[in-house]
Amino acid sequence: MEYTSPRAEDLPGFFADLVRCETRLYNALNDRLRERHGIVTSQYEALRHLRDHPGARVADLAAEFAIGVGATSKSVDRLEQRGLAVRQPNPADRRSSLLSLTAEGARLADAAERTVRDGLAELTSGALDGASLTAAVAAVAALRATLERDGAGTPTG
Amino acid sequence: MEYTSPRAEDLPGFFADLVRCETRLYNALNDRLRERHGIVTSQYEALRHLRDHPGARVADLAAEFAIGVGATSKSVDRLEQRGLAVRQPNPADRRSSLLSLTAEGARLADAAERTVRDGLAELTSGALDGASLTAAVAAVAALRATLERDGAGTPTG
DNA sequence: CTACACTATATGCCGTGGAATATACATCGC
DNA sequence: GCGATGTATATTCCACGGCATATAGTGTAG
Repeated sequence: MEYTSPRAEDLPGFFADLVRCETRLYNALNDRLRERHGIVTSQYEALRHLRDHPGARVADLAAEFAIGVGATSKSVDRLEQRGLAVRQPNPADRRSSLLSLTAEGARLADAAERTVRDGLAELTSGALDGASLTAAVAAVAALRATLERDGAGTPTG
Repeated sequence: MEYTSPRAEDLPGFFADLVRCETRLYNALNDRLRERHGIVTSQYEALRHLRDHPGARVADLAAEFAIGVGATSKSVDRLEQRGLAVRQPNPADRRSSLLSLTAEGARLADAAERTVRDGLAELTSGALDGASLTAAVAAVAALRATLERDGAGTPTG
């Protein structure tokens, strides 16, 4: 059987499967994170990024998650109100703030990441053998890199 | 180097990549679909499902997309208002309606699917070689099947 | 056949994101 | 230094989904 690349006809189905996986994983993690830590998945992701990139600005978060800066600003408002993150003045540019986690935010980021790790291990167990999952991990990482390089799906504002 | 299955430590990163891919693909397709057909990706998905499963009920759509029935009902309202779908009385159960596409809805489903197919081909070109994408397609399909079998991430209402 | 429990959908309120706009600041050219 | 232009973020308005509740219909035990 000869083929060049995956058939274009398969792509809509692939996209549907991808969205279904993302939705269900996101929902399931939402439930666990809300119950155990009082946050939702989007907040966990913001905490994780700020933990790994202290000093990031609002625009950096927006670029990372491919969402708008307005939504990002409001999301940071909520983290700040809950005492998980702080905006510090940027000495190099007073238009922007440097974001970082509070001690509590850092603790929560670590705890939430453990919840996510364990939750995903449970949710995906039995779905894929080791080789398949390794391939999937690599494929998704490569696809992400391409999309980011091309600026695909970067929101307007 | 020996490993059994993908390390649990890799799962948060895998999840992050998966969500990033989904977000950017969803955004990019949104732009194309809105410009060319005046619909967004969620509506394209509903049209595609109704085309392939005529007579589906609101609850069937909700289960397919792992979203709430309230949201699904409102989504069907919008499709109906735009003349793309109709609710017909269910002779076997008067609480529910059987959903189907209008002729215009069916045309739009096909046209939108071509847009999605071409858009995805363009967006993913160069990201993965044939074998990688084939592996990714299979992995995502398997993961979806497992999540659905376990009812993972099925919303409350 | 009637009361009761259950199911399918619809509706209202709230939180959140998208898009456009406003505001403050930075930067460049002069 | 000053004005014009661009940039970073905040704010506003609107659309959509989650969740709780309401409504209508089903089915079943007695």
